[in-house]
Amino acid sequence: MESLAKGLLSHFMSYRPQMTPLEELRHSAAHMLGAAVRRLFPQAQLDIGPPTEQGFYYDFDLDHAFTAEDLVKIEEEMRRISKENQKFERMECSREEAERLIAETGQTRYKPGRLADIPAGEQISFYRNGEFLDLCAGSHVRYTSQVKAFKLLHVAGAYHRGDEKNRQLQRIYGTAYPTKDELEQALARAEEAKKRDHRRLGKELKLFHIDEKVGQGLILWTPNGAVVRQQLQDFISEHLFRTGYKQVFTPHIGNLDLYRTSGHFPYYKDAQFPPLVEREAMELLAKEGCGCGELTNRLSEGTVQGFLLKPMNCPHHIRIFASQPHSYRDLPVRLAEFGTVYRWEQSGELNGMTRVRGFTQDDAHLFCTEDQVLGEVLGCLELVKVVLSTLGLSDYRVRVGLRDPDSQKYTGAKENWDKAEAACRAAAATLGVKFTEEAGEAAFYGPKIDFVVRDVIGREWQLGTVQVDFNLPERFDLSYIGPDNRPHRPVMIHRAPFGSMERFVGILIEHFAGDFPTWLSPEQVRVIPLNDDLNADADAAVARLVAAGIRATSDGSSDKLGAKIRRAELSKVPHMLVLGAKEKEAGQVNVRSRADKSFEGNRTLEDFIGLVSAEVRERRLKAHVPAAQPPAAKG
RNA sequence: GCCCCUGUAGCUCAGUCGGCAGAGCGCGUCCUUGGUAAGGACGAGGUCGGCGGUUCAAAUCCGCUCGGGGGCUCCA
Repeated sequence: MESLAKGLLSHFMSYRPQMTPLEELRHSAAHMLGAAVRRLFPQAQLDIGPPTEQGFYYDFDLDHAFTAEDLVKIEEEMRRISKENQKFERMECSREEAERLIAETGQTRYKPGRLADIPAGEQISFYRNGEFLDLCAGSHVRYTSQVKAFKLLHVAGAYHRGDEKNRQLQRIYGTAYPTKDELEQALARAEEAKKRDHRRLGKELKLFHIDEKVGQGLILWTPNGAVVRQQLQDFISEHLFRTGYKQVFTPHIGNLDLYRTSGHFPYYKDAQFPPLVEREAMELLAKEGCGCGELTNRLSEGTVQGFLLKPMNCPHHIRIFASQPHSYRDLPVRLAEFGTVYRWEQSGELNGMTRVRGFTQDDAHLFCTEDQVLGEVLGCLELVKVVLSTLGLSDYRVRVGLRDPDSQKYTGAKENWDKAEAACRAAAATLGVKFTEEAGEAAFYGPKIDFVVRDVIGREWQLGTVQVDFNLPERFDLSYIGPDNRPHRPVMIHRAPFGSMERFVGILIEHFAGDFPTWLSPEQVRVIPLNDDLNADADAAVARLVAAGIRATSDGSSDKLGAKIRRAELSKVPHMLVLGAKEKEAGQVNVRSRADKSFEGNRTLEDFIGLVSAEVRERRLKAHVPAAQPPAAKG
């Protein structure tokens, strides 16, 4: 169903008749790419070549794998085509003529299918530039010479029609802009983006480590990164305490039956680490000579017992709720945990901290009455807002995921869904930010509200999420005693304002370019003695800072001041205190500050401690957080 | 999982035609004791991701495998 939607999307991308001027330019570049490849590799079978938000691509089927040198040659050929100043000409024709033209050009592997996508009655058209003829609804620029500022970027695999059951094609990506300047700026922006890649900064600033001996997609939080994470957790915990949450701890595994009840096993089997089978069962199976297939069957049937690394925290929290009877007077019950979960992500999907196999959700489950749903959802949204605004993540959109009216996949009564969707819609409306309602985006167990944050490089990430759930309370037969002295079914709300600590910190690293606000900085203050004679004084200053709860170190190396300053700058320490003979004499320190220039100058250590303590207490963002720069994709 | 690219010191990277393993940063020792982004000298540090093959000889060529990257697919 997903691929059907994507198929339709690509249909619109290639046949939508009216494009923006920038899209026209890029789409024309794609045709020139197709033409260049046909010149150099006449046997290439072409699929489609649409413009994208960042540039354009064209998909080719060819036995020879494109090399980096090929890309250079293809780009040269495109420049030649640009110089040839070919006219883009539109030709309209009947379906029969189209079939004939496709056969004539020899593009019989994919183009007939693309032709068949065009609904009966719709005008069929080709575009010609030079010798190159391509089935295409347009539109295009008038001459190839208008496409001057372009660059081919890389080649990647892509399944025909986005379906992994289909043949994999070679997709050549490129980008194009109206002017050379704009192209160069875009390429420079991409270079800048690389510099703030969290994988690179994570290494440079020693924030985290992924060790191949430990395993793919498993994050080792090194001391610096652990500080950032701990500060974020403390920040959330403060809010949870104030808003009536109770903290719980649960183990990393649970009985398979728990997940059979929840419906997650074996339904999501492929996305989980394999189960841990009980020793006796395993030995028995081995004695019987039972193969893997049979083991899998028995695990699914429930005739073999075992445990599962938890892929989510809900069942554990549910069992905590169910461990005691509840009166309606107790509700809502709000259980929170920084709960670590494990999911078997496909190896090709893993990426630094943003896509991993073990991660910690800042999770909570709220158990409430139907009447409390709106209020509780509002509370959750408020928390997400506080989180985003405290961290300066101001560029986000809100997506309300609703049922797909035509689908049968949803569980729960219609009245419940109506109520929950109304609650989500009403809650989102109070946010004061734009939100979109998207049918079919609901989870199978209930509607949800997602916060999609756009990072400094313009990519979108789903972070905070609030989900209303009727399904699990039903499956686990949860109840509370209502005022009528009869059992009632509670509603569950799942929410995670950060999403996961790993992904959130990864995105924060890029958002701040490693330049964390002081409250999150692994090291907040570096004391720099001017010479060895002052090392002891520097250590004494550090002791006073640490006693005041400030993360500080001193640099007692035998380098010159400039080198020490440079080292502190590169480590992105927000405040530096230079201690020389003059300062010692005056009983002061000289403040050099990346974080807050108003701190700079000579002041006593007490003054400075007061300033930094306030900065940290208020979780102030530094003044020079780089403003979000969405890519200049709009024409 | 699939396609393509890639793997040399803690980090960033050079290594030509197959012929003794290199640089900068970092680290250690010593000299230097200074005023806001790099003072100097010496030194330690390597199973060239792993396994196998071709060869008189492999970081270099081939196969397999593990990890990383760019995409596709996926993401309860």
